[in-house]
Amino acid sequence: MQTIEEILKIKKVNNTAIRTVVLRHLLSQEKAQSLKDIENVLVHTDRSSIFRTLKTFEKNKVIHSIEDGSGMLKYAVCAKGCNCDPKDLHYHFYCNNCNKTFCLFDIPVQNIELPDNFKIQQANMVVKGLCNNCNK
Amino acid sequence: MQTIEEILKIKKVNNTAIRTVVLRHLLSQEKAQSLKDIENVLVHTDRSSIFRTLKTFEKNKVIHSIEDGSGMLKYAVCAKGCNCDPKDLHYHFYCNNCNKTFCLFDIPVQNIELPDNFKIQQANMVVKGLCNNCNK
DNA sequence: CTTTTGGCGCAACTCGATTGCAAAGATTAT
DNA sequence: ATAATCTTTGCAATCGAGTTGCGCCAAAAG
Repeated sequence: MQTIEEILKIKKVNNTAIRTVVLRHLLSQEKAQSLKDIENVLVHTDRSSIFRTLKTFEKNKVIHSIEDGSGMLKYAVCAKGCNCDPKDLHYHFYCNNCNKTFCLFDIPVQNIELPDNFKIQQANMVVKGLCNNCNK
Repeated sequence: MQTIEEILKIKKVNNTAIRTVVLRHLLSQEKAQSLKDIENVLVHTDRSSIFRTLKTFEKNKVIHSIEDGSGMLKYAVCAKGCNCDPKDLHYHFYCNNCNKTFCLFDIPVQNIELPDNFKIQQANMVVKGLCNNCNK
């Protein structure tokens, strides 16, 4: 496991108090977090600061964002070695009941044969349903 | 090809002038339409009326909505026989250049093996890149 | 020490989505 | 045919996530 300092250094992001605590929080969660989720944890930190932190992280491939259909962007730490290329794709699972979003790293995404002359650059794959906790 | 009246009747949606023209527009487009797209065509119709029309259509499975990451929900007419179940899934393609969203009905979606006790209900699969028009 | 650069907090704003309410239209019961 | 009822529509207002401008502060560079 890399330390927070190492991750930021590798991804060329200056270390600050806010960045450390945001990244620590993201690493500690098994589910993708929204800006609001993070706000609720870092109550003394301004929303826009967290927002800009997330944008910086995303630009530098520290995290990736997920559109899960909840209306709020979610963020999750990139796996080690991830470059957010199509090859690094994974499914996301959104629970309709508890509204949490999981990264399904273990399920490979099929190779998609696009129509002629279409070119893939990224993808956003979200499966929705009930998570193991809510499917009872 | 079913007529607009037939579709609405089958899906148990009362026919009105607005509903007819909204559905006709959606059927005439090969790309999924946003609320704003439709507003721009039906300039004399109120936004909220179009909005409620779309919600009614969606509830009754006349259309389905797509989160393509553009920030605007897109809507497309369901294929004949579609019930918006997992088995009716298809990929969507969002063009990063011209911002249009296509339904890729012809590409089958693989069966996804979820972790134990996870249950799929719907999915939103969006591939992003360049469409055939923009990939030059 | 002074200048420059980057990060932060506050407040304001944008824009898509959504809702309350009353008027208009359509449908059903009397 | 008329009254009562339900549905649809138009207008205006609101909500909420995302985003930005600006001034302040602190760290780094000169």
